[in-house]
Amino acid sequence: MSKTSLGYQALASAFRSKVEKGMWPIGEAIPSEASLSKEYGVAVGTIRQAIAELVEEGILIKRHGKSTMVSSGLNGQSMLRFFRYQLDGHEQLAPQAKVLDLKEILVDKEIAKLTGWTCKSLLKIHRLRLIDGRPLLHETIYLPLPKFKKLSTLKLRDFEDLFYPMYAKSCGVAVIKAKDQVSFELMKKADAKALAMKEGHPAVRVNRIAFDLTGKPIEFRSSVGDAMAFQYSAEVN
Amino acid sequence: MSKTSLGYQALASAFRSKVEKGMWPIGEAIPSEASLSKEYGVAVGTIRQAIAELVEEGILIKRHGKSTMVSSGLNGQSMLRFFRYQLDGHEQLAPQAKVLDLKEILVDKEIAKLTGWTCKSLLKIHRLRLIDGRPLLHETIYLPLPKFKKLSTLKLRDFEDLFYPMYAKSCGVAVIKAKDQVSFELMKKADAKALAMKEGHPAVRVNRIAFDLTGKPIEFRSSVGDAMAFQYSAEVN
DNA sequence: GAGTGGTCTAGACCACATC
DNA sequence: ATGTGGTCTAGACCACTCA
Repeated sequence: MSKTSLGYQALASAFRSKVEKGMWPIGEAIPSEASLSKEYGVAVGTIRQAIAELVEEGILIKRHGKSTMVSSGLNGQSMLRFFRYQLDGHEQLAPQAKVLDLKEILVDKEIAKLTGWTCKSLLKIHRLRLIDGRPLLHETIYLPLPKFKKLSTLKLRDFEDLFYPMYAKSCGVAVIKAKDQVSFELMKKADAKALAMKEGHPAVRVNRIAFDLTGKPIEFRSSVGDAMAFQYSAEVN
Repeated sequence: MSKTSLGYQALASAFRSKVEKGMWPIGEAIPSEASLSKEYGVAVGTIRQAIAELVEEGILIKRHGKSTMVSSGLNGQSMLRFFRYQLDGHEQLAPQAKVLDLKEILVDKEIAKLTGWTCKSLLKIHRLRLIDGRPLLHETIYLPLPKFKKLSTLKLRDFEDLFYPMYAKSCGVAVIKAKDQVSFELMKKADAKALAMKEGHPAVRVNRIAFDLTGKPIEFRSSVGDAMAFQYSAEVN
């Protein structure tokens, strides 16, 4: 192997690379610290330090007593958590989602710029997110092809409520990070129609770029909802 | 001292306590890892692990080659960063702030609930934040008394543009964390007047609770601005 | 009980900041 | 040159999970 004494940062890169190349598959256990220590000819402490870095990045997950595994990503980080809407006194039903439309399009210049995608075509999905059967968010989702080819063959009603776990299962893509950009606007005709609201009503738009384990952008999503029902919380450190 | 072998978590608590009690003052160096190792009768590695925890919490700051020091807090985490306002082609001037009013009030029930404060009176400050001399944000700031007594004696024009460093200097309080809550509303009369806008114009409100080194809330701040110029970015992990 | 990660030790040597 | 934190070692023992 001719490993010539790696530092923990070089080890971390090596491990990152294992994950990117699929040698350590998503959702599965990696070798134990002891065996990695032997394989790379370094002390366990050094292996631990390298692993700690990937844990920090959300790539690996550790659980005491069980082996360390490759993250299968965020799940229900639902954008609905931003909205304070709820019926008076009612128990709140589980959020639902309804795919309205799905088509392949040529790559959009704006989106290519934002995401750095170099593919020729995208999958464009319109959907509605609802609580208690009431539409709250109108979303447009863009996915690069051919990576997400499998989704383009699905029927509208076969899409699951949560997309990220579906990406992992169907396309082997784990979302572990996203960047949100929140802004305010007056509701456009199409959004108003989908949400059964008036055009020009105060609206909030959340543009999100989602990233996979390797830090590559793999989804662009734009969501619109009623600004008056919006509430966002964040920590400043 | 009869220290009976502390784990790193117990050590971390001990160190936190040193900071809270002012035995390790804000902005000053703490003892070296080697000397702490001797003092507590544990290995250096254990000390390092304890310190790492406080660094993670933003209480301590490490810099290679120099000693570890107690954080003196956030500085220009200006709320103005949320606003995309800028003049066409102009260089952007430094943000300014102008204190409009300052008075002592009896504790407000709502605020006491949000912050958990048990004091009798508060310092209430109105101020305006500007860029290029143009008002962008109207802020109302509440501070518990008597902790911030010193500020109540200042003249309006003696307040600095950035409050957090001023809290540290004048009152020995370091802000290291804050929670923001963003929502939209229609602009109220008082806010509209201060910002030279129309009542009922779309507005964004950011409510912030700021915390000191010990995790106690030490400021409540409510800021209002033009929703159309608002843009918020956040990472989801 | 076997295997995993978590804590801790006592030391060596390196890299950075300062005088 | 001195003192600080950063990296690494080789081992011991503890705590958790699961068969």
